[in-house]
Amino acid sequence: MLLDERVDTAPRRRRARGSLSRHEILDAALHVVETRGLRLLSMPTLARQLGSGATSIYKYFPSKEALVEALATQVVQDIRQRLPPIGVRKWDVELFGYFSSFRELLATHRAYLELVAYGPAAFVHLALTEDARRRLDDGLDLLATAGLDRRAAIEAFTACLNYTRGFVLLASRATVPGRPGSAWDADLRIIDVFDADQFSHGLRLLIAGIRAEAT
Amino acid sequence: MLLDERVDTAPRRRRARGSLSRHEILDAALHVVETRGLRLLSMPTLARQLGSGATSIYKYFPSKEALVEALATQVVQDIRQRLPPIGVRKWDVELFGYFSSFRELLATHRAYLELVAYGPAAFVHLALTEDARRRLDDGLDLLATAGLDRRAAIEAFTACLNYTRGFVLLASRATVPGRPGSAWDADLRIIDVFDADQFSHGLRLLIAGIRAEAT
DNA sequence: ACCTGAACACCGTTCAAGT
DNA sequence: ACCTGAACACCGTTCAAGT
Repeated sequence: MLLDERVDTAPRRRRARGSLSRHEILDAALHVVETRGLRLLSMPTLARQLGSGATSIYKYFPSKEALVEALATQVVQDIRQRLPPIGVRKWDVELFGYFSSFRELLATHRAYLELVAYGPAAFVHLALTEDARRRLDDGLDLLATAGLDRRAAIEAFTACLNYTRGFVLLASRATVPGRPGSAWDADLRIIDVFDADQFSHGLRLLIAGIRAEAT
Repeated sequence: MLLDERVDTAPRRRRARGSLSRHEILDAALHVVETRGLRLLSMPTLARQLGSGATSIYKYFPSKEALVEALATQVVQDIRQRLPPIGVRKWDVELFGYFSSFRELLATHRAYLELVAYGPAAFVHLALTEDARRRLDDGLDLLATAGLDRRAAIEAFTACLNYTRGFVLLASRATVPGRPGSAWDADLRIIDVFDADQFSHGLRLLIAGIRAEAT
């Protein structure tokens, strides 16, 4: 569906009248974000990808900001569909597995990282769909089996969610490959590492805290 | 020290030869970021603030990116100096107070929020100074009084730090005033609110988890 | 109706020229 | 030595003109 960017000097052909669409534009934008990053997504870049004029995009999106927000919404929905459902094991095992999967999914999805780190301010709120609501209800049911009342369950689930999303966001802002390491001792440098182990330690503490609160 | 932005149409006077400095440029940049936001900080804007030509800034900073990174470093150091030291109360009380103060300091410091949300990728790593190291040592000593060994203390302190910085970062990306509220029930909407209470719940769970691990 | 290039007001940055 | 405007290659967006 995606056209390669044109490198030849011949003038491109005019696109047929009904050939452009919101879907194709979002597809091309996603491709640019995944391969080059959000900061290299410009209307001219995107137009070259589409083989169209940059101004044609404005028939489908009122502004670049609106386009990026539509893209972000799509990416968030796509990620939620890939998230495995909560299973039937003991609540603490399921909770740990659920948020570990969530973190890994986010951390390996370049478009998500680009959009959450540099994208629209509203990004954090995009999750508020009915599908997200269903996932939340599943999480609350799970925490009910741990003995938490509704209010405590909401607070606990929110804490895990905030920890996970915040961790991924921090990590995405911390990935600077060419950076010299700090001068700290080897065992202290861990404080600035954002790998899966580091994430797991914190998540385990949260779950231990929930367990303590439940009993 | 800061000049008001000029609004008159008369051509501004040429600045005297030694009158510009890194310090004055950073001061003016901080003022723009605090009052207008990082995205409205441009070289022309900054130059108007300084009453200089935009190109003069390049004698002191090789690029806008370098300027913003220098500003970010300064802001992080300033925040750390305002952070109250860890006291002598019981470890869980001190830990809660320390990270609550930290969160509030970050959340009320507009320049920090702008820079962490939209600033240089390296921002998260800027904290790695000797002063930060001293604060970390204090935290590890505190957790030692809870009965944690060195490794567990590092993991626990890191978890609290990541939770706090991640929460503030998420919150700063979620502040969209003109946004219509979600259609969810009122008691579920809490999951998308990033206030001090929400933060405290998670921090309390983390600390309860540390307590459970220590015994 | 949809697609288009020219044009506008910006931006970061370079550079030769002022003082 | 330091400060400067002109100039360059970009960007988002508007709009009148093509097809």
